[in-house]
Amino acid sequence: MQDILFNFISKYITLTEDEMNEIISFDIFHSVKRGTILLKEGQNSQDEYFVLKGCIRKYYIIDGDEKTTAFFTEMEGLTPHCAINNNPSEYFVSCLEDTILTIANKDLGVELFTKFPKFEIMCRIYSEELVAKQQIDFDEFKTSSPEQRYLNLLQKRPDLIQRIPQHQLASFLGVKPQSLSRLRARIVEKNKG
Amino acid sequence: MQDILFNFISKYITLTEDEMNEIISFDIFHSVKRGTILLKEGQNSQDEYFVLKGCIRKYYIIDGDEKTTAFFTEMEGLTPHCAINNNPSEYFVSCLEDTILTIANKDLGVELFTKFPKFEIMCRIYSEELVAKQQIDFDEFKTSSPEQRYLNLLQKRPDLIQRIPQHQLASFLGVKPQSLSRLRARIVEKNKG
DNA sequence: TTTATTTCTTAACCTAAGGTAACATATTTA
DNA sequence: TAAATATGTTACCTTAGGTTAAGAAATAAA
Repeated sequence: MQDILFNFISKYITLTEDEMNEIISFDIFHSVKRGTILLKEGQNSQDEYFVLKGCIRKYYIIDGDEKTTAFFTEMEGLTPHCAINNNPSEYFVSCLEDTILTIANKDLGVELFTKFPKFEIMCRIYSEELVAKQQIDFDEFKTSSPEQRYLNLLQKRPDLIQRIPQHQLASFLGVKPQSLSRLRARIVEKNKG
Repeated sequence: MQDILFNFISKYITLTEDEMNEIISFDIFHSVKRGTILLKEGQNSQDEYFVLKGCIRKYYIIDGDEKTTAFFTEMEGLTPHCAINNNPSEYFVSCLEDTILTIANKDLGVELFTKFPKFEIMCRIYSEELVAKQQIDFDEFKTSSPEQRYLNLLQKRPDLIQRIPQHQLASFLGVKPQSLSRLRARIVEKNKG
């Protein structure tokens, strides 16, 4: 399982055997049951998550109902906003599936960056890539209709459509569950005619 | 004008007089006329922009018309996706106003990171902040209606509504120019009644 | 298994955004 | 200045998402 993490890291930097062992010794690997809430609204956690297997979701509770805005699956990381700016979290994070992930906090980060400066380089490059990727995702969202967004997701992340409940997918796509249902029916209808 | 940059940098790291002078010597400061196109679709530029004064915008041309998805004003930076992944750019970047900005490419970045390792730290922290901020922005967009988005922008960035043409604001808010016009009229009507 | 609970779909009605077009202003530019 | 272009508003009609509510299907719990 740790291999997944090291395989990911190897895309950015090269680690020695010793360095890998040191990382393993930090006890950052966790196995979490489906439904577990990792972060609650109002909490002030310093934890960052990196998913090795499974899926976690980020959601808000607005006027009493859940608005899911993001999913993080294999090889995707989430650094909650509250861990950056030290304010209480505005959202929840929970496990959609039984999930294996790493949980690291800022202290550990500082320790790693001091001990292994190349970690600093990796995190900079990864973050820069992420900034650019997120901007593209946001642009795509802005410039397309809900139906296009759904079709786009079907192309790029067919797995998400399989593994995620429709009503959570709906708010992820920026519509109500009923609209997603209708929109899907419309697409089927088009493909028939 | 360079003070604006150094003031920004000082939020992350402390520079000596010598280091500042070295940075100035790199000739990264540019004054650009309104309307200038910095990056075109299909181009494969390595340049990154950081706005000191003025405003640049990012836009796509889809089915013949412009879709503006982002603006960058004072103290905001744009690293085009193409500079990260080395593919041709999918979008344009142009100056909305006469603008003063820094233009740096990857080679310069590598040189800076080697010479001043603390630059690496600054860029990592800044990128991580940006990732978190962008996610919040995207979440807000997903969970609100066009009208709410407009009112939200009016609160958080009233300057943008003043300095940016309506039809560009419209696509930034994810609607057509006519819809923004109508939506604004609706708000005025509500405040009257 | 039976009962709850959650999830998904469908339908009717309402509201707001998209599409097209006309018109009114600005703002360029010749 | 006059002509051309770009920008903003309004109106009409169409399309699609929001709302409410009912019911079906799947899942979890008793």
